[in-house]
Amino acid sequence: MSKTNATSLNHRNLPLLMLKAREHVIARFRPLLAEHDLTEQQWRIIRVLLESGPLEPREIGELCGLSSPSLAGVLSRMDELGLVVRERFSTDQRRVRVSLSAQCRALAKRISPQIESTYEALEARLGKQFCESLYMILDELILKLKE
Amino acid sequence: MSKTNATSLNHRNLPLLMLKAREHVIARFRPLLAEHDLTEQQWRIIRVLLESGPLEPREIGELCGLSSPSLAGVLSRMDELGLVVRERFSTDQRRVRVSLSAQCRALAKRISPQIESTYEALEARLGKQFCESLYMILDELILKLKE
DNA sequence: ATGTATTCACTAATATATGAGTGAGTTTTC
DNA sequence: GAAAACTCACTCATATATTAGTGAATACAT
Repeated sequence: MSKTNATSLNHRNLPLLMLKAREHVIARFRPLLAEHDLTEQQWRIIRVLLESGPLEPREIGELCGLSSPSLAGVLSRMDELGLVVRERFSTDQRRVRVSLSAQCRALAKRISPQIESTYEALEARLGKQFCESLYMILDELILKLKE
Repeated sequence: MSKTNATSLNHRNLPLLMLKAREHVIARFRPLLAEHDLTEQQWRIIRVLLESGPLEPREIGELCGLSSPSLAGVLSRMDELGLVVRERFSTDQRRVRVSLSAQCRALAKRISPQIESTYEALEARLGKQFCESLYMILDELILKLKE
């Protein structure tokens, strides 16, 4: 007669748990990004463009977990700020190529070391072993739920 | 001369990885919630109120990972929809007690089994062992980053 | 008691998320 | 080669997130 809830929810709220976990992680980076007037989403895009070179919005959305409507606003603002350059393909007028401005690459160059040291502080606190398990289990989760 | 990026970011983007992982999970619940015209945040609040009984906004925010400004809007909408009832404490006019409406409890009763079976489908796909590891590592992450 | 600090829910402004939809541009089909 | 199907970036409306700040109410120290 103890666990007889009218509405028995036996499983913990997993999305909530993941949200909170992520919040604790991102909280370590937020002040750093704020110092440089970058939002989390902007930095995600900058990172991806740094690593992959110029991309199309659709690809950026896929890589950064940003929906098309979100992306439209973020990219438009980044354009205004001079962080990215957008140009239409001549071969296909629908498509757009997004690339980082020189100014933004310079900015990234300044920020990257600080990002790296934040990761190292994080790793020091969590333990290297733990971090590896974390990345592994997240990768596997995504793999298993894909399709 | 291979990994000599101008801006060397040696660590993978962990917040992004966690975001994507969470997105894959919540995607399994979203259609169900949408069927009942509930947002993810509303359901989070309903769950917490089901399990803990009436709470104050501050407590709900803590338990549901919702900031005070977000909460103001969500609760106000839930109030209009007749999902929750808000009443001021007579002993402390600043504080508010939020409780579920009877109608909402009935709704939760209908939804809960479907939520549960979604969890079971998820667990079947991921494996029980895997799920336990997942919960464990997320709990530990939060614990280690707390404070 | 009375001024001060604190707590609490809330507002304001801006950025992003979600779900639906649009039109221009390209590919496919017949 | 024209219509149909499709792709792409984008808009619109609404909900939520983030950061800063406000006023009313309570607690606390003098």
